[in-house]
Formats: sequence, C-alpha cells, structure tokens
Amino acid sequence: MGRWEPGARGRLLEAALELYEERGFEGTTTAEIAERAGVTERTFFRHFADKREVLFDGSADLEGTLAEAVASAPPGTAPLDAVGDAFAALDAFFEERRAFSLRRAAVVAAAPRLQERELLKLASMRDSLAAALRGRGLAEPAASMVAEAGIGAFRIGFEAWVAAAEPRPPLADCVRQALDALREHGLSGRPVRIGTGPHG
Amino acid sequence: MGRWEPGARGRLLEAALELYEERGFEGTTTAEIAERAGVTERTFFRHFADKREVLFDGSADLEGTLAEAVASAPPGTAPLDAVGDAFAALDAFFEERRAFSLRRAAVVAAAPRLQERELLKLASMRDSLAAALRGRGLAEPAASMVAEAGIGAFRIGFEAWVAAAEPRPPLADCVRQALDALREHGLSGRPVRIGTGPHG
DNA sequence: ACACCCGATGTCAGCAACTGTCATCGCTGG
DNA sequence: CCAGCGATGACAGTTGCTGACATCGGGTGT
Repeated sequence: MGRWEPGARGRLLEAALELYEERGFEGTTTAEIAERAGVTERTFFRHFADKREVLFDGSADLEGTLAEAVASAPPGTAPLDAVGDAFAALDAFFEERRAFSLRRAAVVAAAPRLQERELLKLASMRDSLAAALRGRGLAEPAASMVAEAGIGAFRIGFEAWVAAAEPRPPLADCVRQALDALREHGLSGRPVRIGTGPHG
Repeated sequence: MGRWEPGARGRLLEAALELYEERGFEGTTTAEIAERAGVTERTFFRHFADKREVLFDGSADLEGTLAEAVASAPPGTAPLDAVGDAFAALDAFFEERRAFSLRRAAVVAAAPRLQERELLKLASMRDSLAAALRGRGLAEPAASMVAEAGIGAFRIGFEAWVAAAEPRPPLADCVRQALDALREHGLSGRPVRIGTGPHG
C-alpha cells in the first residue's frame, strides 16, 4: 500500500461520521460518503457491510475484551461481581477513543435505525457474556439472566457516562451504580424458591 | 366497509406470514406478498411501515398490558415481584394467539433482520416498564435496571416457552424461573454499597 | 528486466425496498 | 343525485446494496 495516505477505510469512516453529524444519518447517502472519502460507492460497500456498520467497527473487540475479563476473574467470585469487575477492563477501550465515542454516541442517539443496530451489538455482547459465565460453571438460565442484567447495567451506565459533565467518572463506576441499584431495590420480597416449583 | 371480506390488512398479514414460512423472510419480496393478498405493493406500504412490521402488529397492545399490570400491583410489592406478577397478565395475550405466536416465533428465529426488530420491541417494552416502575415511586437508576432485568427474564422465559413440549407450562412460570435464577445466583457476594462510593 | 500475480479499486447494470403524487372507485350522508 | 371522503391503483423516482468484469499498481520470482 505505498506510503501512508490514511487508507480508504479510515477516510470513509471519518467522512461518514462528519456527514452524519452535519446532515443526520437519514439525510446522507452512501454516494456522498464515498465522494467525500474520494472513492466510489462500491468501495464503501467493500469495506462496510451497510450504511450503519461504519459506526460499529470496534464492537467485536469490545465484546472479546469483556468476555476475556469475565473468564479471567478469580474463581469463586460471585457472577454479578465478576461481571461488574469486568467492565473496569473496558475503561481503557473507551478512554483511548474518548472523542470518537462521544461523537458517535450523539449521532446514534439521533437516529432510530442506528439505535436499532446498537441493540444488536448489545445482544451480541450479552450472548458472549452468557457464554463466558457458562464457562465459569454457571448453569442456565442463570448465566443468561446474569448476562442480561450485566449488559443492561452497561447500557444504563454508558448513558450516564455520556451524559455526565467533565470530569467524567470512570465508566466502570457508572455501571457499578446500576448494578448496585438492582441489588438494593430489586431483590427484596419473596424468598427465593429452589428448583422449578409447581406451576398452575 | 360493506360486507365482511377479510380486509386487505388481514389478508396481507396472512400472506406475508405464509410466504415467510415458505421462502424465508429474505427470500420473499413485498411484491409477492401484495400479489398473494390481491392488492398492489403500494397498498402493502399503506398498511405496514415496512416489510418487517407485518409481524409486529400487536406489540403496542402487549406493551400497554404489561405497563398497566405493573401499575396496578398492590402497593408495597417489591419491584421485581411486581414485574414477575405482571407477566401473568400476559398469559391471556399469548393464549389467544397461541398458533400465530408460535408460527411467528419460528419465522423470527430464522431471520436476523426480524430478530433485530424484535430487539426494538423489547427495548420499547423495557422503556414503558421503567416508566411504570417510576410511577410506583422507584427512582433511577433502579427503575431502569429492574426493567432491564424484567424484560431480560421475559425474553429468556419466552424462548423457553416456545421450546417447551406440550403441554406447555404457563408463560409466566417460564419467566419466573428466569427471575428466580437471578435471585439465586446473581446477588450473593459483596455487601450492597449505599451511595456511589469512592472510585479507584 | 520481465512476466506474473494479487489485492484494492473503478465501472456498470440491476434488483428490491420504499416514497410522493395524482387519478379512480365505491360508499355514505344530505 | 351529488358532494365528499377513505381506500386503492398506477406510475415514476430515489436509495441501499449486489454481482460481474475490467483495470491498475506494486511486490515477487526468475
């Protein structure tokens, strides 16, 4: 690839983000993105599966990092604690891309179709989180259920992080606050039933 | 509207469901759906916002029913219990549409784009559930967090319900099993911290 | 130096999901 | 009988996205 001109992929990403900010996601066409990046529309689709995918590049990394962090928690750690601690491992991820993450969050918040794609990303994270928990010996449906709660806390915590004024607290703290809220308010009430119990 | 011929909307819905079953969601075009229903493609889009929306007709009802059930729980009920009990109110909903619900679930399970739309429906239910919990006096982020857990349990429970052999247990039982799993496995570990606590 | 290969890109044709616009049809109330 | 109105038909146009094939430029082996 010769000398280092930014590379089509990077230029496409920056062009798309700028245009989504300027005209909104629905207001920009893939042709415009390609033009600003100095390539053809066809090349856009060679690098990104669709118009939304531009903003979901690092999500596989994010997912992998989370799963590894859960898998490597000290044995014996309670599931929800393992999940809560794992989010500390994601601080670095968002700290490195702080500026991008915030621009991206604003664009996604303004476009329903991007929010929908974000839900898919969260569902994917939830699935690999559940798999990591099963790897720790947690059975179903507990693994899936703890994963749901964990990803839910991540979503709520991330929103709080984005909305927070500078200096922003660590993302992991925002997430932990959501998890603590569940512990404080969610669980009181009826005693836990062991086993399935009779239905009807 | 004259005498009772099934009505374009109903014919479109049945035509779409049949075709999605026969050829898969991606394998059928809106033109084919319209043709089978005996109307033009344009009419399809007058009744449904897009190709996926056909299968998400009753979701507003579902959401409303859930929110009402939570709102009308006896005062003093623990949040997660109020949510668990509310799902009993949805039994009637799925019992009335049992056949449709199962056909629909199979089609959705086979089509990624429909699963994505399903996530949007769940997110919408989650938001109105959180609103109902705030209406009961629960503060943020607890309301959102309990709503996440509740909808997560609904998703897991619904999948179990669909996968179950006849005679199917009540849906509410499947959901409750997921909630109980969270209570049993999720919460042990560190004591609950009150307030944000120091970070670092 | 030369032929070769290969990955990235350009070019072009085409399908399918939608959308805007206007004409039409059938019923319903006055 | 007509005026109005809601539902539909007809049709053209935009946009996202795909397949197929040509091209280009740089690195490789001989």
